[in-house]
Amino acid sequence: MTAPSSDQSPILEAPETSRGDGRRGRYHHGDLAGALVAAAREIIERDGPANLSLSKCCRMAGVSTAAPYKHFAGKDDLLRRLVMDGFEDLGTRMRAARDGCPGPIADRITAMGMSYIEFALANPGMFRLVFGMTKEMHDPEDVEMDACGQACFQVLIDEVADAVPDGAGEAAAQGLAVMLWTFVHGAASLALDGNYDAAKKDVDLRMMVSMATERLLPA
Amino acid sequence: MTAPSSDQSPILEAPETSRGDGRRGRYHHGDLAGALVAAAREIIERDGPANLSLSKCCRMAGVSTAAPYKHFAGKDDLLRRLVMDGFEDLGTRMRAARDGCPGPIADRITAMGMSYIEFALANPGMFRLVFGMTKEMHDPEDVEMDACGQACFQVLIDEVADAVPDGAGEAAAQGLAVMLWTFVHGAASLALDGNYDAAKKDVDLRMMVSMATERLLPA
DNA sequence: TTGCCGAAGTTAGAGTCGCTAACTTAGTTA
DNA sequence: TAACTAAGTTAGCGACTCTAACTTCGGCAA
Repeated sequence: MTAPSSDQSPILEAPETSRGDGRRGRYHHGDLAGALVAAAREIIERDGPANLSLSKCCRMAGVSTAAPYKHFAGKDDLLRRLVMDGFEDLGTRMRAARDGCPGPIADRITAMGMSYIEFALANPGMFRLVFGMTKEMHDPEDVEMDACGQACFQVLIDEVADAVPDGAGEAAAQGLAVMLWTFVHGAASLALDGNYDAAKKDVDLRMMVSMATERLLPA
Repeated sequence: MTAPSSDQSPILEAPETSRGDGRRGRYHHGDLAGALVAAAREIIERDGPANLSLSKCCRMAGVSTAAPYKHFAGKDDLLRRLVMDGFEDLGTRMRAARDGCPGPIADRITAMGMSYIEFALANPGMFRLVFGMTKEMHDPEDVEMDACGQACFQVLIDEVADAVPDGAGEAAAQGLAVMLWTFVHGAASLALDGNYDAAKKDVDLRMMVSMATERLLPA
């Protein structure tokens, strides 16, 4: 019920013209598609995905409400772009966590899990958009989007596969990876939606994730 | 991008009058609040929470778009009612699973976890509404709603507490319960949003939940 | 240099939505 | 039976998505 903040001020207006004459408010924007995506991300984080409107993005970019249709098929198409960006950001974050943790593999998996949760807490709007609206609004035949998600999760899957004894087989490694992913995703969702708080549970996320990794990984 | 189905036909019209004269389309509905909630649940499951509109509910109930405001403060207030109903349904389902499973405690916890997941899969719109829009749209000071959620989760927490050795202390039991809840919630979310499929992972939910219960519970 | 073409903007407007104000209906109660 | 009031109504505002038709302007060929 928190009222979305006003966004009348066009803070993402057209950049300087390439001609360098410094004229603002000119007819052609230059990078409207990028400006709309940036505006949408800002609104999503500030007001939540449900309060995103194309009109707000237009106001922020300083263009008319018909302009986006030269770059996107519609609102859902812009959202789709955001979801794919979100998957990519999450994947990047997990790879960085993996590469930044040279220790034992269990620690590395914990670090990756924490980076997943930290992404959710740092970009709540984006996380909710990516995981809440994916199936609801997007075409189930959208293979490009599916590939985006798969590429993201594969980072975790691959790492866990390395932690499983060779003898256990690929299926076991995959099963384990899915379990760890499941746990981490649950933690991110519940923390984000405030359900731990609502249930009056004081949760130390890092400790919980490392415990889960430890117990779920084969000894 | 799946177009919401049309809902012009008022299938939830006013019931027969108490006077028994069988007159339809009469001025007073009888149970408009109930009819609106029922219509909203139907739309949420059919078109998803994002495509719910008060207008659609009104058309289904056969009343004008101004009528709901005699019963609800607004759309968010109706949504709030739905969220609380959802928590209650989920709690009921978990209690039923618990009571219907007289076996060892690990089996009982698995059964409760599965009932959580089954609720999500059977009522995807409701699950997404309850867990996706809770914090985003509802007043953080809404203690009544928080109590609703807590009452729901407490069913699982209590059961897990019984599974923990007495010596371990309450904190350990709570921590364990939260971990199981986290896992089950993650499984429900990922299964619901189709992310297991998108990641090309063939997941046997029941087996995964029982494995997680087994490994997370102290031996 | 000029003139044309097409990409990227514009305005105008239809249809939906949430919500409010003012009015009407009809059930209950004095 | 008359009056009160809860529960409906119509009318209309402002925001929203999206389309149609028009305008602007950058780049390319003659």
